[in-house]
Amino acid sequence: MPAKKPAFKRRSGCPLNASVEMLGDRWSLLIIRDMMLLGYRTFKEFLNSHERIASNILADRLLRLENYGIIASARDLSDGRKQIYSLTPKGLGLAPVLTEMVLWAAAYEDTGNQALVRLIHKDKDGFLAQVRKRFANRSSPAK
Amino acid sequence: MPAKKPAFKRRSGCPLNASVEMLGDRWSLLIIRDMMLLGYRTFKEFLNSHERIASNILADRLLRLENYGIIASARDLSDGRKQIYSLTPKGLGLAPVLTEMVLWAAAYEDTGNQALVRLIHKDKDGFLAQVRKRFANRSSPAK
DNA sequence: AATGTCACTTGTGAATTGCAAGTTAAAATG
DNA sequence: CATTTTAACTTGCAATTCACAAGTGACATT
Repeated sequence: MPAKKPAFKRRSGCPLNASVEMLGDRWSLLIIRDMMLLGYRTFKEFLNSHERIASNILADRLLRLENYGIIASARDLSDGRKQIYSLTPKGLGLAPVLTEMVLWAAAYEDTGNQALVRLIHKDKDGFLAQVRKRFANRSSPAK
Repeated sequence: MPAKKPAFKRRSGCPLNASVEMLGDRWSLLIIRDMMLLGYRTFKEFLNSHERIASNILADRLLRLENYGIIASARDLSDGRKQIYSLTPKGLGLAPVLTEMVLWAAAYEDTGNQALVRLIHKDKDGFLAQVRKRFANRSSPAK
């Protein structure tokens, strides 16, 4: 059963507003992209990601995303210093949102990673199924 | 021919990053929603929208969205005080992004407007075709 | 025991946001 | 044609958020 109530007051009940309040900033979706497409799991990996997020912002966003139930965190068993972050089903459910945002930007802007764009374009449903499968298997990251 | 170059430097070439830099804030997508789904066209209409955006933020966002080519503006011929804002094809191209965000939030959060959610769920492609058609006709707003 | 790594936290200034109160130009009214 | 109203912004200011640099403490490696 989905549909959890928010612990705070929303500006409106519109579902789009709910999405925007959870994800409407310059970093959250990039972190989710790194987890979903690149298999990133640790603070350091996110920190070294291409767009160079600041460490305090990263810490804040990870906490926020965890509070929203989009990601989960646990200590690494083999190395007690490490936190391992992972997508929850709710986070994984953002795959269609990410793919549509990728397709939109690729259609109207001059962007890189055209290989990914072509792959999504060619078989969107297949791509989404592949993402889901990779996380169902808990196997190695994409790249 | 799509794919325009940005006039400024992006943090990365990733298409998702491009989307996030253009739309990653708490208001832009809500303005686009108001235009796309409710047929809003004037400053005052956006200002009176449910989430209560501040006027300076609204002015800033309208300018940003226009600079990104997502919306266009023109003076109202019958009332010289009014600016009429409208979606460009690029802005209209955001319809799939909005619908996926709506579906995601509706699936995992307790949100309102379930009528819209059910409509989208039942026939997503039909819904998108309907939005496109409404703007092709330049006819009256949805509501 | 010494050094390095990892995940943060703190401090600092700059930029952005939100709210209230103007301002300007163009209708509408009397 | 003078006054009022309306629409679309500005401006000022306090509060929040952001980016960058520099710690800190727990743990791992040597």
